[in-house]
Amino acid sequence: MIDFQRAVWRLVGLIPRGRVATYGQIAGWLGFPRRARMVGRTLRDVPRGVPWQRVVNARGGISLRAAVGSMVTQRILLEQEGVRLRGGRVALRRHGWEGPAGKRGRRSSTKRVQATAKRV
DNA sequence: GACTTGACTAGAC
DNA sequence: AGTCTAGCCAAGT
Repeated sequence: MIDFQRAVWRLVGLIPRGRVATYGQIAGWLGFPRRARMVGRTLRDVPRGVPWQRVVNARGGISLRAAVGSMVTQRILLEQEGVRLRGGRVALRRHGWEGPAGKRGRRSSTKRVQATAKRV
């Protein structure tokens, strides 16, 4: 899809402060369950203003290569928002976003997050 | 146009 | 719990 890129940016922009989403979740919510890599690639050219730091891998870890040095940046940004990283990863059970569907009602459950990001 | 390279992941050992 | 493998697919060589 041509708008995949913009869709990703828009969705990432909806992630609430203090929460995080995984690459796989974002891809899935957009209707492309197996394009987690594309999400990451898209975030590489993310526009200013989009909270890219709220996107982490399935284990709640930061996937940036050390070469970029942004790995540290992402951690700092997240901690400034109140998202702590224990052992290099975020506790998705607690900070994982329920997804855009959460805006329309569903509460109380982070099982959706668990589904994509097991072993928390 | 073939081949490599990832801001990924689920599943199999 | 650590590694490997197979899908994934846009970009860069």
